Amino acid sequence: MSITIKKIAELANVSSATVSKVLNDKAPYISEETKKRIFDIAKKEGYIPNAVAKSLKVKSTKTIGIIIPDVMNLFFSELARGIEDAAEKRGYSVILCNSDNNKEKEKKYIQVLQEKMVDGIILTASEKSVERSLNMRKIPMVLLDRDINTDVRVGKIFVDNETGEYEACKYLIEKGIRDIAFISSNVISKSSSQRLNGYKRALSDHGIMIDEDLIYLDSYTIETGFNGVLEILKKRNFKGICCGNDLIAIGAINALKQKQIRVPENVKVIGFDDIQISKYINPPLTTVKQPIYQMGKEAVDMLVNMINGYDMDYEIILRTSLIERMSC
Amino acid sequence: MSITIKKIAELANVSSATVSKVLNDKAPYISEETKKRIFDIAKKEGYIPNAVAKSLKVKSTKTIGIIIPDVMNLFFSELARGIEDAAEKRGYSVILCNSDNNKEKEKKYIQVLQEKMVDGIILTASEKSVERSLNMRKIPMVLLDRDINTDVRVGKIFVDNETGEYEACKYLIEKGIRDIAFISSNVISKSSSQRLNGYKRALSDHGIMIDEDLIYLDSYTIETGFNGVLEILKKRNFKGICCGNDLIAIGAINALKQKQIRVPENVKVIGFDDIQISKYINPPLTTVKQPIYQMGKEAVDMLVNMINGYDMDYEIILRTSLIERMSC
DNA sequence: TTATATTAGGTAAACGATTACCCGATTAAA
DNA sequence: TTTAATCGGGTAATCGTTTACCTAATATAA
Repeated sequence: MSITIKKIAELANVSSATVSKVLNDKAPYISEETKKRIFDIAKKEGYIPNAVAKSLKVKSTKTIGIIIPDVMNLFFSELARGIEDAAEKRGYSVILCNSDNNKEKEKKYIQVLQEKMVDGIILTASEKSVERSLNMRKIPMVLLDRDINTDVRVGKIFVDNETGEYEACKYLIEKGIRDIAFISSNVISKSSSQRLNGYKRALSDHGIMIDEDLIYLDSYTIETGFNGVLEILKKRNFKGICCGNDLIAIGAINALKQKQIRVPENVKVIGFDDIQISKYINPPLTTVKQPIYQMGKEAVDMLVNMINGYDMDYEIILRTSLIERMSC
Repeated sequence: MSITIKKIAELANVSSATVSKVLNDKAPYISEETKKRIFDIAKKEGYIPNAVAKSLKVKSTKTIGIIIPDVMNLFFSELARGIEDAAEKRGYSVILCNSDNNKEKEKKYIQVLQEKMVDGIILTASEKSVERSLNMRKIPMVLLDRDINTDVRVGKIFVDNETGEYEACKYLIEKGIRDIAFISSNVISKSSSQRLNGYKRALSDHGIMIDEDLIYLDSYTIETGFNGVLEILKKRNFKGICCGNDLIAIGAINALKQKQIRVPENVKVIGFDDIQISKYINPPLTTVKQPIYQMGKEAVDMLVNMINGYDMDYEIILRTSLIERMSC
């Protein structure tokens, strides 16, 4: 229906090759006059290049796919934004996929992304879901935020979760607290187990016994934070909570408030991530900051380099930093 | 590099037409034996269909584009999630674009989406930015959340913003309050002006003078809420705030807290949207709920219907509902 | 004057799938 | 025993670009 290069060629009395070259600015040996004629016609007829035809020929779609658990989660929405911004700057579009940490959905999305011939994939994976599924088409991929074992070569961008959580817990300990709970997600990924390890190691290093009654693991949600303090409170008291992420911290603070327990006077709570709203909740949340937006950018930089065939550092580990606010 | 239908055809000693038909389950007159042979080879060789080749032929990419101001904004991330879920169920992928309410970016994104031959576009537009840009390729489009004047035929999904804000303001008035501030975004869209109108009409209907000193307009951000109360407070006191959205309400509550003004005892505040965290802030936010996730779903339903050529209701206006929590 | 560049374009084969149409062979119906 | 329907496929054009290679004319250099 809409106008094509071929029609422009007819109208301009040249071959379609010439039109293609001119429109793509690859026409060193075409007269200015012909060029102008072609440009004028293209403009007048409202020519819009058909990128799918082009992609078929040049074998590049200038599109990448991102698979994340859930854009509604503030951590991932910031990640998505970082990715999209960086991708757009480099001329790529991004296809968004929400996996809900569901392996089947991940697999399905990887399949359709491959079918759609994306140039690369950024994946926040749940465990080792994809090991087997991306062998066929050798598509560049970078793992973001969560590591998995895989036999294919992938780029990796992570944060030093263990150290981050270690510092968080240590921070609480240095405030003179020893009864510290840990509320987080089940071990669905290396990062979750790393955070748990950081917590445990900090306790050990300071001669504090680890009490399983103080550990509540479910998911990275506000509800988990809420239920977590309620459940732990049934078993015993505590003076601080290390939360697996800020969402959990928000839920925890809410539950504490409901139980008339004051934060930070009676219980100090520290989060992880430093999502946008963390500084606006009450009290403003002390937390371990991840450079979320930047991680997104790094991921596309790495991915684009892989797409372009450059060999490079295939693993970047970013540092966290502790943001002191009012919840401790 | 990766295997194609043609190669499968060779390996199976049939024509590529046959392979295509078999793989697409459009082969009524092919023997089971041949079918099995083809399927086996496809599986063994790890065949992945090339969707871009297919798209070129069938003129459909099974992809839609969504243009929103910012996924990091909780309202839009929920919208995006609603859209992606619904799209996935109907077999579409979604390309995510963040416009930052910037007309140039909107135009550019519309251009690339058209080039990439998306089957349709869902747009949350800033004013009448796109009027001129989507005439060429007649691509189905639905306007979501924000109305604009346009000469092309588009679908529309909105919320009754004016009534929503009217009810919110009325709710405050009926609690015996008359000094009500209004903090919101500049009039970047019909919805923003509609909310402003709702506020003003509620005041008028109850015989309350409109005081411009009580109105602060900037953007739909936490910062605006924060700055808004600080600025208004310099001029005069108030007992309630109608906020253009929940983010603003969060900022406003923070500023009030900083000024030692208690919510809801001294000032009642009501939001708009009912984003996820609103029930978890302190105090839990009373707000005008938009069916955000559902709006996303409705938008893709409408869009897909337009793609399929069905003529249907091209405008849906959803109702808001007032969610009473603790901030009033 | 002849050989060589340069200029201005054209030809046609891809890219990987889909699909309208064709063709023979077998089977069922008349 | 014809005729028609059913079965089991194959041919080749097409979708809209790109691009390696070709041609022919003109300009330049030797």
